[in-house]
Amino acid sequence: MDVKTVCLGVLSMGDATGYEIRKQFEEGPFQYFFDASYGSIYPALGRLLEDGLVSCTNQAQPGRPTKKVYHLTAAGEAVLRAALKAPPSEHKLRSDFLATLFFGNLLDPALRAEAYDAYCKFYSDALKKVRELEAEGQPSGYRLVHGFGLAVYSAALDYLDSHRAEFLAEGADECAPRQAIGGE
Amino acid sequence: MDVKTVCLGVLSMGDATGYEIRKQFEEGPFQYFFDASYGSIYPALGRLLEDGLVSCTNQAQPGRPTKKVYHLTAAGEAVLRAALKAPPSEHKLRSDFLATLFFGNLLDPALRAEAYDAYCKFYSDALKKVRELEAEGQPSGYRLVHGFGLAVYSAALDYLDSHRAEFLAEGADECAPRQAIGGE
DNA sequence: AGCACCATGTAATCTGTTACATGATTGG
DNA sequence: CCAATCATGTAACAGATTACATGGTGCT
Repeated sequence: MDVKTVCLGVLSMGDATGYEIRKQFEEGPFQYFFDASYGSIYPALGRLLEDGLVSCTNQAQPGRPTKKVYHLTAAGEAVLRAALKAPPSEHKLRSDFLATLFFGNLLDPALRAEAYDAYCKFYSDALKKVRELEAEGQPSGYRLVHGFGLAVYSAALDYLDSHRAEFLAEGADECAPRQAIGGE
Repeated sequence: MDVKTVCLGVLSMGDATGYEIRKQFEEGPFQYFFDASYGSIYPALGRLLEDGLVSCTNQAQPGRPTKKVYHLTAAGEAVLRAALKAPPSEHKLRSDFLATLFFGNLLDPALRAEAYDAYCKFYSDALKKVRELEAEGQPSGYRLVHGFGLAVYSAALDYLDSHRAEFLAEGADECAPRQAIGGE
């Protein structure tokens, strides 16, 4: 699902500016499963406007740059609903934390502990941000994703908390003896 | 962490061909946190070879294309260890499943159920693949990531199993009344 | 003073995917 | 006989990030 479609999705929950959409990706419920920077949000909104899928109202503010508040049109809503009908398939996690820990035996214990604690902190920060979200009164999908996120992040943090000592106990290794990976 | 670095990582566990590296990303323990296609693996290996971080042995096979078995050099191991020292920071999930479910109220119940079940299947397939992996006797990082994956996937699946009825109970909504998102 | 926040946008760049190109072997 | 697996590689393309460009307000 590309940035354009997700922007339509955000706008289906209410009017917003590019800046506010970005905040949804950072702090709102989208932080679980999506991210995009201004460099892709603004061009996406421009394109959606061209295609008539959103409309735009300039809202002047004293002493601040003029806001461009975007609004989902009927055509935009139709396109969003159509996009949602496609059977979802992508689900990709890419984590430097896990990669680093995976090769943790190549790291000396101090750095290994640092990486471990950074990962724990990542999850506890994420949990905190997510707990600040209010799901009550939101649509069923919001509540589902919110609860799901809480469950998954909690499980992750629990696992990390309870395996810290075990993981950090060993000293630094050399690489494995170089034998073929494929061949059993 | 880019493809080149992760390839070095794979090779730190044993010699491998490009094809075998890809299999590690698909079925091996890397499936948790990394993926890359041939289109990026082969050029990465070429580049690593140029830079002297890996060496390569051609292994002829009767009736099959000649294998290129790559091997981590001392220089490559040094580069890998150095890369691992950088404090990890990236951790990104991008999921069409969660996005689709998030906007589930815009979908009619049949399609919503379909998307839900597809996501459950995704996790149960992932769990199955992961259970086939043998972590015993592997380095501590491998065991950690393996256990972590099992814990997280199980938690995800449990949550989905226990919230199915609740999520699917409601009919299809219209979009929310379009009020500003940012403004309280 | 200086930093964080509000607010928009563009251009250069990077990184990676998909599709293409090729072709033998093995198992159902 | 057909599909999957083994095996390598390139070129066109897509998608997104980073850095740049600009500038006022409000807090410490």
